[in-house]
Amino acid sequence: MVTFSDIYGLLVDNYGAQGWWPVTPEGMVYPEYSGGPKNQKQIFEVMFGAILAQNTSWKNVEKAISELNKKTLFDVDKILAISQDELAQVIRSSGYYNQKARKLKYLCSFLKENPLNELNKCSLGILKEKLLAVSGIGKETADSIMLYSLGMPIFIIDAYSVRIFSRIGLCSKKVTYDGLQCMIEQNLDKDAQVFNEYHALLVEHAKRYCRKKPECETCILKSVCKKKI
DNA sequence: CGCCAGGGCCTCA
DNA sequence: TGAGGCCATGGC
Repeated sequence: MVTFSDIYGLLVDNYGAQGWWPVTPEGMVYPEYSGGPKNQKQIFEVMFGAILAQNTSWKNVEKAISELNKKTLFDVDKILAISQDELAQVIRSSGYYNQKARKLKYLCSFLKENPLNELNKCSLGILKEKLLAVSGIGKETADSIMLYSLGMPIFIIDAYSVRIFSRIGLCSKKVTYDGLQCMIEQNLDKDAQVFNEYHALLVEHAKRYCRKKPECETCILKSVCKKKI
């Protein structure tokens, strides 16, 4: 039976290192981000990106990040100072802009009360609890922030991971978020760098082959996948 | 034209 | 706890 570790190896062999979190050109930029964000602005950029990316194509998110960058809005106080309607227009291209403007403000209120140096002292469990208490941050966004912004070893589940692993036969397509996350974390070393790459590779694989209508004929995982069309 | 994209909240059983 | 509606742009 193929394992989560086997799949990781196959994805790396075929796609190579992804070096996430990807960021817009003005953002100062991959490969500057390789190994994670280095300064406070980059950390906020990844956090804001996690919210802007909710159920939205990355292309649309890039434009919104670019606009935020032009207005030097990767700054907690500036986000709190700007009006919600004005912020919504800045991030318009990312879709759901009214909701997301509100969410960014909630996040920044949280960051105001819980500065980065405090968050970094928290245990994984406590930090996740704190993030989930913020309106607009659900399980995936919380995990994205923890892994890609704060470098903590947590495996992000998303629609792609469920789609890919259930098709392969490693889980049910009705698996819960916590269920799949637990299963994967028990079968891999708790290594933030591996979790970082793995999630990015799953996204790449979902875009190239394992789309809603999959390209099974030429898929690189065809030999280990249960679903064969 | 319809479908989809790196979700989450709210409501109602 | 889970299913369904809602939010919205831009690419294909």
